[in-house]
Amino acid sequence: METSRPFARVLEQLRKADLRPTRQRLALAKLLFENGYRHITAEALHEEAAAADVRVSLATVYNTLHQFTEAGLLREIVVDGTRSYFDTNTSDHHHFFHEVSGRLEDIAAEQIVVSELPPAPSGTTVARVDVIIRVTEDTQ
Amino acid sequence: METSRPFARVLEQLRKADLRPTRQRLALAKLLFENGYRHITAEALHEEAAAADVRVSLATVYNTLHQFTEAGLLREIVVDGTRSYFDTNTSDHHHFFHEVSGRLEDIAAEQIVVSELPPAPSGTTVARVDVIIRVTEDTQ
DNA sequence: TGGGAAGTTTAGAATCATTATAAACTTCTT
DNA sequence: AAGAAGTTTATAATGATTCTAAACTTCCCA
Repeated sequence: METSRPFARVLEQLRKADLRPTRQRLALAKLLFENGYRHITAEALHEEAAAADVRVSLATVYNTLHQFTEAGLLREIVVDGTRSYFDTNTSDHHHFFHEVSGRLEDIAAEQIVVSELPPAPSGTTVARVDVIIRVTEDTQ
Repeated sequence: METSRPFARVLEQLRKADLRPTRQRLALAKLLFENGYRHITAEALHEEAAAADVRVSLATVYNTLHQFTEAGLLREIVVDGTRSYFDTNTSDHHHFFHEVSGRLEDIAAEQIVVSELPPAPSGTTVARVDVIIRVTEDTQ
């Protein structure tokens, strides 16, 4: 686990990405990376910030989530037309998506074997392979 | 190919789903199913209808796409936060998603082998497994 | 060390896909 | 042929996200 000094990593990544370590970015990074992996929406992070007395506008939350995604600190997941999720786990892995609750759950890369991928269409390069297992809560 | 009489199927499915075969539904079905598989957005289908002199409101296009999806005539694909695609190919298969152009391309089920799926979280049932290979156009 | 350039944040407006509303219209059944 | 049920539609509403432009910070170097 390299979570021991979460900020060292964040600071370094911000530097790499030419993003100034502002109060807002650092506070959001703290919320995002301090406690294990999570899947969070912009709105939810904004509320969490408010609850933690961090004053940040929703626009900044959106900007920051996108900048962190570009910098490789987050991964954006689209499974549901109504909102985007941001995953703090950027390593290779997949997801269960609970269609009723809207919850996402990680699946470690080793738990799914995708073999025999077809070649990428000519003139293109594979950016990512997403496997989403959509599950529904059993009625009973 | 069972495309020889596309309407027999549509009519039957509409009947099964308790949907009246209205002028609008039939016209949209014709546009959707008459020429091989396609991936289309509501907006695009609405424009196509207009171009074909079929008068349908956008609200009806949305309603119809959702009803057809429930009836199993279409499959909804979410790969991009900004719009939903509807796929006229409802058989088991996967997709390439061209991130730049927003285009979707089918991958036959046999071309990808997903083995060793983890068990669905308890209390849930797998509704579908989506594999999306995101590709980017090579710059060059 | 101070001042300006560059980068950042923000409130609020704008956008855009989608959904809701409720009145007018069709279709079905008898 | 008539009423009930189902549909369509224009229009308004919603909600997530992005834009704008002004105020604010941070950085840099003379």
